[in-house]
Amino acid sequence: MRVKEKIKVSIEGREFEVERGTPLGEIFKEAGVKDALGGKIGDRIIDLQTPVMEGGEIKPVRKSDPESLEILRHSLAHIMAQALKELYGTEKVHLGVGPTTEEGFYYDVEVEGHRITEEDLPKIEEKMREIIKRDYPILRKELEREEAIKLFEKLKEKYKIEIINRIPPEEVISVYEQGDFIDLCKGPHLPSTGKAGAFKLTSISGAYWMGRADQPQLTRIYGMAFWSDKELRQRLRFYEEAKKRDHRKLGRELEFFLIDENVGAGLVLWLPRGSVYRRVLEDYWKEEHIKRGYEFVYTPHVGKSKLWEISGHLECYKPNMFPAMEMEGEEYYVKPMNCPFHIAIYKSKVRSYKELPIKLAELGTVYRYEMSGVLHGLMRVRGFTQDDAHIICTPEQVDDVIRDTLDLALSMLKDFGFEDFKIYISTKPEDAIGSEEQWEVSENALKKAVEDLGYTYEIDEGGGAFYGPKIDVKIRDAIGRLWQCSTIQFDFNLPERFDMTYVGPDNKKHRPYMIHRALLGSIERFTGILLEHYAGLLPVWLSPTQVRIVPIADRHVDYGRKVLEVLQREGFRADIDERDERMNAKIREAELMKIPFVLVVGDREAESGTVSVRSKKEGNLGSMTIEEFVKLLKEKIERKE
RNA sequence: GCUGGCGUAGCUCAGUCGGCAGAGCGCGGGAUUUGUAAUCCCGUGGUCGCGGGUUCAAGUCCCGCCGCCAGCUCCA
Repeated sequence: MRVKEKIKVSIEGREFEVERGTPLGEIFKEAGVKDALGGKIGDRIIDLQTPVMEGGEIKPVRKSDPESLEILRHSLAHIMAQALKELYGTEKVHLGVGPTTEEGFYYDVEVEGHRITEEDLPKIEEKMREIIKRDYPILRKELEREEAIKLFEKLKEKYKIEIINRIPPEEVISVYEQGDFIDLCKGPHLPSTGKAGAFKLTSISGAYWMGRADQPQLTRIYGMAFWSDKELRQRLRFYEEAKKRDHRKLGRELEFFLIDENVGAGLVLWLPRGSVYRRVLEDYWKEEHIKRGYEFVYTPHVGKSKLWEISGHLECYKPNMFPAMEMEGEEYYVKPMNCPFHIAIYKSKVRSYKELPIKLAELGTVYRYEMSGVLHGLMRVRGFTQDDAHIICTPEQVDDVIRDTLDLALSMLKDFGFEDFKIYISTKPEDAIGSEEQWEVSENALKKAVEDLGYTYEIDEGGGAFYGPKIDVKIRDAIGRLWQCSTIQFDFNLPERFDMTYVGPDNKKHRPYMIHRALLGSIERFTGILLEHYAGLLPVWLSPTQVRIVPIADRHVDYGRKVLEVLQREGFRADIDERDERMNAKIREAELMKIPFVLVVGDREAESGTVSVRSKKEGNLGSMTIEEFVKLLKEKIERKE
């Protein structure tokens, strides 16, 4: 079968000529590479049994390389599948897919006649350990398509057959066998089950077959896996720690917000302390937008059905909208987006090319009926405020507008202390509207803007909306999940639907470009991420209470009030704790509320006109004059520390 | 919406086999006047998420709904 063709491979700087199709393990043996579990060719990791079909660089993957975890986790997924089959019967367990994740693996399975719950996990783990102890060799085999289908039909693996039917004809079909368990798999795998490392089955959930809601739902069993127990325990501890910085917990503790069951799921009540922070955030946002030539507008929360008909929302977005309200024979909808209102403002008069770009901005509160299962604290809610704006410009202005918008987005994110974000550009999907030219101009503007500003991006090919391409900026939460914040989207649809025009130098009507953008995303989600990012200890400029004054005894209250007066005159958000409590208790409370500065005042301070400064971040800073403290605080706020 | 889990005081949680609803914090009152993360005493607090069922008896068992949590799908 094999053609005796020679290929050249290079391993750790040395060149070898081998027969095409030689298993990697044999190549390594010849090259004297020891301890490798597999190799990396380009982006693909293969194991020792996999034949090498093409020449080029092969990087050995050893236990010490992070890539080796991929091999470990793949094999553990198989070991788990084998354990399930042994526990619940080979023909009762139907396997879906079992890939690796960032820190482990999962397998989607269907078990006939048994509902797997978390209580089953220890039992499954135990069986897995048994299989590991048996140390089965893991053998790779390549099968003809017909053979493979026959095999998996015999095994009653209906999902595997579906997968085989989707494998392109030119690709080889491989299976891996360990003991009496055999599974369709590309690999890579360990040489034997005994080589597996530390693992723990962590959770269970439902997952649609093929990721499609119209397909059956399988049970997804998640596992975490590392080579050593130590790493595994570290990772588990990280999650314990992360729980403490969950914004839902912090939001309650710091009295930022509340979601009340009787108000409704996904509807946020902002408490006084959270509202102070929010006002600071919004003021900052407005300042930054004024600097960049935005004009602010206010628009209503409901609009007539006619508006949503023209915009197309009733056609495409209705399942996500709160249902209609009827008044005097007219239907109204609560707005899921601000665009139609901003467009109505644009259209209120004839626009000349001389006034473009027009940038209409609004902290616009919208309502979307999100499915109940997706709601998540402030991150995913049903009523939220977008830091929205629509930019209407000429084709010639597109490049500048996009660069300026992205620059504003990233400079704001930096002011909030975010450095670790990912930028995605989504391009034209299959069923897109708009001309080739529009798509080209827009996609180029997006890419150019990112490049000009010196960032890298990932392309989500075909991931754009049908009405235009976009840039998304995503930020991580406490446990590493990415959330979309900034979004800059072209829209070729609404200008057509609303017949938006401007008069050009040729005195003719032209169709403008419209860009829809939200830079923080929504105030709610942004706040959630911010709280997690800082574990609740917000930078001083955003902190609801910046300074708390703690008089040691009643007789120090007067002096404390004098200090308070100075601070408030300087524009700081300060208060004084006059309760009949011990100083220690007051300090503790201030610490728990994560107030950045506590000023302790007693006899010594009152006499010398000083304050004793305690910083949440740096501890006791000792005494200084009030003026010195004012200066210190002003600097911190100025630098947005 | 789907799969699995959970819902007891404002918060964190205990409540055994179906047999009188508990603790700490908080909150109210009093004492105390304190030097960098909890002073002491007394008091207050409940439609056990909501509705139905089984039972002599339900926080506990069963069913439906609501909400929350982890994912899936979707998304700012």
